[in-house]
Amino acid sequence: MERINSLMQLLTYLVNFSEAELEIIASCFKPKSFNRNTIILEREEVCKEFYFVYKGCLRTYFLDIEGRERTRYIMLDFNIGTALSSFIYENPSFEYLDALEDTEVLAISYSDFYRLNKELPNWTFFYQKILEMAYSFQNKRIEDLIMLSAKERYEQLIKERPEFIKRLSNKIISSYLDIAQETLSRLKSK
Amino acid sequence: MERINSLMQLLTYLVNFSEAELEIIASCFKPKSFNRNTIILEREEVCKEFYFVYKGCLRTYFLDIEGRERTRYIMLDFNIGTALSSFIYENPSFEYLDALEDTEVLAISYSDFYRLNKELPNWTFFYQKILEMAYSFQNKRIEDLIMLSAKERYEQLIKERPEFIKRLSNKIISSYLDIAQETLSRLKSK
DNA sequence: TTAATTTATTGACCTAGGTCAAATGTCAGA
DNA sequence: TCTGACATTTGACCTAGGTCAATAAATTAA
Repeated sequence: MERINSLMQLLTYLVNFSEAELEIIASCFKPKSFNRNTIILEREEVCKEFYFVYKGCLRTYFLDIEGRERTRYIMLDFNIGTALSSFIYENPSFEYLDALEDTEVLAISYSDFYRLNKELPNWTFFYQKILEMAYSFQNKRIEDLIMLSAKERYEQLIKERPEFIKRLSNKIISSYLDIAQETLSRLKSK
Repeated sequence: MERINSLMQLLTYLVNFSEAELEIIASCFKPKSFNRNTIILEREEVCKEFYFVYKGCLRTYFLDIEGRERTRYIMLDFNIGTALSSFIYENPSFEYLDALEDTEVLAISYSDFYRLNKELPNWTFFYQKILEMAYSFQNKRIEDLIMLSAKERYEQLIKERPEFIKRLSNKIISSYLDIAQETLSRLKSK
């Protein structure tokens, strides 16, 4: 109950849903739990769920040609998301989705998500907001990669996402910032 | 007339609009022309239009701290787009929009665009597609920046966008690929 | 056509940050 | 509590690609 209320709060923050709409939406989300270090979506699998993270941490990442992890997106508590590229197009996923901590979520299936998209105009506007935010996020990411040094990216993260630094390992942080782990370690010691 | 037909063709390719809907949409798009090397949107201006490029080339770019141009997105003929971040949120734009060639477009205003978004469900789905494509594009961009060398990015562009290489100057291509102009010149001569 | 401006090429040099390897620290499971 | 698997730190070294500068070539304007 607690979980679903948090989600409803997030939803109404984004779109002005009616009570009736919220009820329909709530009925689509199912609680799930994942243990720390569990892979939720493998490469080449099609991503069939969209998540509200109530507690814990989900993250998407892909592997480069040498097999190193490259973190794309991190969802801490009260965030929503999924392996979006795969989810949108029902494509085999290039990226993995995993739980970095013991994590409790609410999940909506692809079919429910797109049924709501057709039947519930406000859900369509909700999805529109999600996409707009996802786009802006990627846009910012590109600007940072292109314009900031490793050190500047790290310092920006400290300012803008101090909770990431606290909760995540160097390994994850460095792969998120596109810095070698050794370089991050050196940056921290200065 | 030719122009509007091309646009209608593109629209129906993306969403199954009815004749009546297409008529409403068509009435929102106004023809415009830009001379080569004209800035259409300055930094800090709010982007108030969305474009269908019928002929020519539009491009968005921003300036890094040293004042060098960094090209974000290039629209050749029969493409659609705008300075999306600013357009979406009505924010002062971080990026410029300019015409790299003499360019003919059809433009829809922000107010018409969002009126259609409210009144015409199929337009909402069209906008959804746009956002999904924009997201995927950025996603791919990030993967390329992170995983490919300068040479590999250039070779990929030759394969996937040979028309870019033909029509655009080294200066534009290099800023699009995030490579120094000198480096691109060296890559080409090998 | 010519001058002026912009763009492209080439060489010499430099550096941020990557790579490799060894030592040390940390923590989950038995 | 111990052990094996990871994570982190540190040093030594390397390199892709950037920077700076000087021509050369191509466009543009007049």
